[in-house]
Amino acid sequence: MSDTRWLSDDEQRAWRSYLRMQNRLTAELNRRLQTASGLSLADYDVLVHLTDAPDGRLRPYELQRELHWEQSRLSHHLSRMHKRGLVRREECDEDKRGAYVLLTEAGRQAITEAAPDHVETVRRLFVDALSPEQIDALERLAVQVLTRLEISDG
Amino acid sequence: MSDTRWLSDDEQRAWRSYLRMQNRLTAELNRRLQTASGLSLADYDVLVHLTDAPDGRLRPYELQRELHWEQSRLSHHLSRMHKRGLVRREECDEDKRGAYVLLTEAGRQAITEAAPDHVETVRRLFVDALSPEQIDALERLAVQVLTRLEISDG
DNA sequence: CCCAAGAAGATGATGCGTCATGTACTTTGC
DNA sequence: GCAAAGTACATGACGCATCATCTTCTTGGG
Repeated sequence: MSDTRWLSDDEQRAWRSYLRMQNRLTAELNRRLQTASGLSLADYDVLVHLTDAPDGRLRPYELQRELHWEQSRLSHHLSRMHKRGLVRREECDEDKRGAYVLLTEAGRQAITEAAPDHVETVRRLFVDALSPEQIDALERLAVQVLTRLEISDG
Repeated sequence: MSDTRWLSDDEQRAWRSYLRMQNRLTAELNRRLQTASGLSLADYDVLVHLTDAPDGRLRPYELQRELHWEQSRLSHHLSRMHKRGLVRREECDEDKRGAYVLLTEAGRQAITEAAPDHVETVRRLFVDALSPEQIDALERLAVQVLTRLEISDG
């Protein structure tokens, strides 16, 4: 297997810069969100999706598909959020195996208070560092890679 | 605080696509590297840096600065890699507090065997999905964001 | 109908990352 | 040359992510 197509210098630099940005940015967003609101990025995502849900409630499997999380990750995470009083569960009459997840008042309040600061941080650290053309380019780039990913594993 | 500068549609789409790409790509790379070689991305990074080191050995604090990891993460990770026989430690005569980390033969073999497949995967899933211009654009974009990050917290 | 296949969700074990803190050694300022 | 401050590294606790597995219920083919 010595016919490996190694990365060129440019490719390697870009790839490493990307990885470094990704790590630093995620860590920083998480850190700030955590200290400002006590929420993790994962909590935030769950709460956003619940807020956006038509009836304010979702089946776990719907949440799972929207978040693209593993089923067991979601299940564990919902348990922890439940313990912290951010979400609650309701029985599902249509399917006795299933359940509904909904926001508690505390959950709604947490996301409402956290959102402005978080968006502001995303803006300051990321969006404002880039030109509109770069934003566009990034969107295209991400979609291209996502397409690759979806082709390569179904 | 109702003067939040929310994200425009374009910005939001780009940001979400980026997040989604980031998550899916990292997960996929990790999964493939893990099943192919038993190494995690973190293991891989440590091994690469040790391989590249002039004397084949590094002080943990050097490794830490190169990887941009938290000190305690590195310490824990090296312990685990030590248990698995991938690295070993040596005393540091110049500074009795410190130590050296070096590759074991198993560690060198692991990275040697894992690298071609991993690079090939990065290429197939990421680099080959993009044009050279996009690679360039990504590099610039990442550096800009990194600059922001470094300004905003030292 | 019934039973086999499959979907919804929970759970326990394990490795990982962070935070707070501890220990040992080195450097610095007087 | 010595005390105080700082540096190198380790450790325990805790929340998070994944894997394998389990239970409960639904569904679809005979």
